[in-house]
Amino acid sequence: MTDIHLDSAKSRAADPVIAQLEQQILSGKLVNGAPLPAERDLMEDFGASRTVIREAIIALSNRGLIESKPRYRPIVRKPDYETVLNATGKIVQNLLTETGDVKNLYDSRVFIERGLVREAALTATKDNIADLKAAIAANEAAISNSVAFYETDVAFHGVLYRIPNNPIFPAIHMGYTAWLAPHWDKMLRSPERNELNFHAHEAILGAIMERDPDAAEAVLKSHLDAAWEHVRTTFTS
Amino acid sequence: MTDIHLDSAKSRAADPVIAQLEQQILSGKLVNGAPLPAERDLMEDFGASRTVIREAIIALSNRGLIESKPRYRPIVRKPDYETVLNATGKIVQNLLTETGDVKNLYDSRVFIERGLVREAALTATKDNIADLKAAIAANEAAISNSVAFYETDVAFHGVLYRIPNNPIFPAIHMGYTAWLAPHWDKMLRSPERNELNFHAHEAILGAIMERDPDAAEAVLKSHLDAAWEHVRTTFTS
DNA sequence: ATCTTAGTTTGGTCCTACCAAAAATGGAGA
DNA sequence: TCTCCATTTTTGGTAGGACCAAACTAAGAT
Repeated sequence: MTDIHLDSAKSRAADPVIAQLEQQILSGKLVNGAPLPAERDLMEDFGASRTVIREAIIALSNRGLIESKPRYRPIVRKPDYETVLNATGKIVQNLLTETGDVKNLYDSRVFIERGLVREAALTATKDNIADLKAAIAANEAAISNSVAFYETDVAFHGVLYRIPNNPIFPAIHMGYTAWLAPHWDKMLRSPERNELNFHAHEAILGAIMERDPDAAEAVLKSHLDAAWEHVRTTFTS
Repeated sequence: MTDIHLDSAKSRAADPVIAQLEQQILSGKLVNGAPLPAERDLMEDFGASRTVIREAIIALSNRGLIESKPRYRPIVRKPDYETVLNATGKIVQNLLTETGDVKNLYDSRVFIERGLVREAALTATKDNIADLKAAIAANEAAISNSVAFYETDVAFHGVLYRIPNNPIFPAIHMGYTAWLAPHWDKMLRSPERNELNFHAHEAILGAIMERDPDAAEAVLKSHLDAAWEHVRTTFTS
């Protein structure tokens, strides 16, 4: 539904062009990574003016199907989850104007990760556990360096998103990281806080290893709630 | 990160225009719902050619900040979650070319809803329960009409997404509905299946009312797994 | 084979022009 | 005074041409 209304939408010369290019990209007729044909060639192919071709390229570019750097030949991109996230990013940013919106986004993250740690507690493999341990070790090693710690912190949570073996989740994680980061980096960091988070991660892993989803969820939740509280007080003070 | 590279991206006349219009929309200087100034006025305001103005409008339109129907004046849209979902829709569609992708998306839906029913079992209010009951009643009333039942089915799950009181979730629900629908409507429907689903919904509600998150999750999961299995067999047969 | 350089392609931007549909206008009729 | 219809004006959509500077190519020099 929605958008395939042929009724009200009479014309728009660029639409057929967009559709066909889109199809050619997805079908592989336009090879991924290869440059798009020159605009002047496309206008001959489609029998359209350069204006129209150009409009189509812009649209496809905004959808992530074409990567167009300023003065270079546009490059065909068969989209993956990351591409989509990237293209979606600018759109989502517009939503995060009020702190309420950021809170909603953060809450959804907490919701997701609660599910993730439950899942982890139930199904984590030896490899998953090993990954988590490695990530936590990296946490510990970076406690004294807040910038580095942030990286390892993100990485730890990233491991959680990879456990379900569904590429959508890592993409979501990238989204959260990128979208929340701007509202995050005002947060005060300190070795003390880093150590706190490190221990929280340890506790989460512990619950996962004991195959206790309720405990894992509880620890994760209090961990993330504390983080938010920290940010919130930073905002309002 | 990503995209604010001032390094490689030399110029692009439309970018400042996009940025300023974006800011004016978000700040409310350009009133939500009001028509955008005429292109010829904008080119005077920004001292840019119509080409550039037009490019900016297209870009903003693709981002959902402007709603431009074919021959009408573009309308300013201060984006809400729904707008974002709409704008994201076309992008996401490109990912769902293979059934594996659809499966991934569906799995993520199951993941989310498992969390939702747990949440419901723990925190659902009287009103939530009432909404669920009403939705289920609508299910029952529509059992004989598969088209109508589908609507009420979606509506039932929609109630779950509203329980956390976070506008992001209903938006996600809309996304799932819209994105999965095309791959869904090939599914065979029948009053028998409708009745099955109706009973599953009843069971979910039952578990929620008994405040038993594990049971609620289990019932929900088997409900959705069965639905997928049904679709899958339809595909491969 | 590598570097330099002259020539060609190509995207970015501006401009002019025209059309058809929308919106604004204004007047006729109730 | 209000409604409705016809006319004018505005406005978005598309076409085509022109020019520039940067990117690309190919030929020639080292």
